[in-house]
Amino acid sequence: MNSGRVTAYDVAGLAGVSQSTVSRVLNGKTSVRPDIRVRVEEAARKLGYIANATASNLRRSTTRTIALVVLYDDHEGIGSLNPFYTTLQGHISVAANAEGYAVLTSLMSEKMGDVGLVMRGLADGYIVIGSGRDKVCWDRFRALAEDGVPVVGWGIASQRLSAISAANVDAAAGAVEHLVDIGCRAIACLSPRPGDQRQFADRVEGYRSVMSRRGMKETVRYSDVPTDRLEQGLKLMHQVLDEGTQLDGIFATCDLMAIGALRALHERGLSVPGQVALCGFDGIYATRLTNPSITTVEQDMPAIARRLVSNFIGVSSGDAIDTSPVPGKLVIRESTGR
Amino acid sequence: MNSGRVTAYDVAGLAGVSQSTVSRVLNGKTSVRPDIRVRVEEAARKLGYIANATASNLRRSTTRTIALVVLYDDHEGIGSLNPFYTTLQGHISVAANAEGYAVLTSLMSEKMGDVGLVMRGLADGYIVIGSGRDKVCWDRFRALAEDGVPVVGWGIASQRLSAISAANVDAAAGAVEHLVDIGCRAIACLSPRPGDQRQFADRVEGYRSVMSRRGMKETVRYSDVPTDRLEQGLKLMHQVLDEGTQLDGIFATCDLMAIGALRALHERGLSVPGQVALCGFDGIYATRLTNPSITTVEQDMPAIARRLVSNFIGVSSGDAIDTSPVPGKLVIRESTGR
DNA sequence: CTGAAAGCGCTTACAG
DNA sequence: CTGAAAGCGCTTACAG
Repeated sequence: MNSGRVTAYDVAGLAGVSQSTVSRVLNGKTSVRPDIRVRVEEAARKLGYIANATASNLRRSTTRTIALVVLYDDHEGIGSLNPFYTTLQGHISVAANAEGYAVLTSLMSEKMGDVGLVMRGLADGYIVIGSGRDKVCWDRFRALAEDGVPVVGWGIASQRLSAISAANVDAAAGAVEHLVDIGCRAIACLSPRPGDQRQFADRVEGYRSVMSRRGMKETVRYSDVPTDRLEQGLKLMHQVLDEGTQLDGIFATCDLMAIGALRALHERGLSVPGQVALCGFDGIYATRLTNPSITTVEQDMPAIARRLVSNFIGVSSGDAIDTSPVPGKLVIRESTGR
Repeated sequence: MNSGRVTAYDVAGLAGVSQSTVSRVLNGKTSVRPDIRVRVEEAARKLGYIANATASNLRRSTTRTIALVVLYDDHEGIGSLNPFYTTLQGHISVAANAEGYAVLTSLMSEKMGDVGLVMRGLADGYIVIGSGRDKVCWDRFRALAEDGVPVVGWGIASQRLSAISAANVDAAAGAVEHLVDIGCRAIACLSPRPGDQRQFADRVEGYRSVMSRRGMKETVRYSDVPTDRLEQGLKLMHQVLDEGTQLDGIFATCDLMAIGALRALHERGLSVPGQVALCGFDGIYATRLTNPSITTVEQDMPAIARRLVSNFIGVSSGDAIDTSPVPGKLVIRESTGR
């Protein structure tokens, strides 16, 4: 493996220059005489030379790699990890590569996963996404951020941990307005208990703002069941129907809950959107697969990923970062098609 | 960043030994006098010393990191990447970490993504999963494997590229037997055109074996539409119904196609499982979310992930590897509940 | 069992 | 503009 490796010295030999010059040419740093530059580049090409990143990382004591941590809840398995995060993970990987960064991925729950990638010198810092229910993990990252480790998160900001989020209040209000527009007059809001997860509180607030502006009655129900979001939606919907509340519209603050609610509505023989219209939040792919397909606020994943990466780079280098909310887009589908 | 770093020299200083000894103790290599071992370990703990992996990687010219490449088809976006792969990716990450390996993840399609992680000295080799439609990418990895780079794949084996797969023929046969058991007498098989994707050919073969053993008529339909699997299933199902073929059971060789088929059946007003029973393959989470939930062959993702990782380690070190098929498990749900 | 030293493959002051 | 040299933080023969 190592025996066959071509190093900068080989290139230097072929080009008849010193190894330092090879390094300078290939990094395009200081000025190099044009003819020498050409000679070195040719030699490098001829030998198929690619600089060893481990060596240059060690020398520069930086890694140009991001440790991407996906938090998942022990209540869910990896299989039921919210697809919002798995998809976002893919986009982050692409966005980071586009900026010349490699991405080390690790899953982490309260019980599993270590946080040592940066301490071991394998990454420059962390991008953290995933379930915000996991207070223990978030606290660990907050502590790291206090210690000066670059940490950028999705969803939850705190003192030193800079995070971005969707324009939750406005987007939720837009979705609820849409329900009103298609004729809903008794709209309930289903949501996980916000707890540390700010986004849910904000989406509920968006719902409330519309209800109050329109003088309509608020019906907000939270789920505390320690299961995955889908089951939370299923159970919560049944509970609301059991209460005997009259309903013609549902706003779920997360798509998985909306999908769970849809199942419950079917189990009760209620037609969607005929008797009850339904709208979710996130824009996960599965909302297109259901029957009927579900209207939702689609988050702009590529934009979120790019922002996380550019903010990561900003935090690492002490530059300014942009923490403004990333706008989502209401996508109207069958579940509100009247 | 670097200024504050504690190195093996600091530990050596505190313990009153040489840096070599620190290295020996912390790697547990050769024998070290017990009292010295203790002194070093204490000093290391006191200073919070963690060895710099970049430096040791450089020295040992190995990285203990795996480049995990997820191939996706340009026809699909990242958002519609088969959840089978995103979930598998998570399990691989966990399995690799458990073996002391870090995982560099990158997405790759025909148009995007580079294959240079190993050449740049950042990883020891590749684990490749994802869409087998992408012949161009697979060929690149085959070429790398020929050159002696460790490459382990899911689904497609070839000369030097060792891959593992599910027990596709048997598992498919089991699923089709189940359809027969619940009373289906006119079962169609829907599948993506196998092409390079051996698994689909094998699953169709499993279907055929049951049909011939039972003396039942084969109805196999392939999709060539250049879209994601869901839409392939939707269109193919409509096409089969347009043909006027009498049906009371569907075996789809992939869950996403099954979900698409389910939509089509609903659009045609056919009840599932009442008039048509439906069974998929893969066991993606979404099969629990549909209405009705879908019977499927659930792949054992944690086992697959562990095998990919242990085979990767085997290939890297020249040890024997286990390429036997990984068994799946038929999970019976509402779509075949009669 | 332990230390001094070489070396992994780079980058980057420092002279010239 | 270019080269010789130091050094990033480790591992591992090599002596002792």
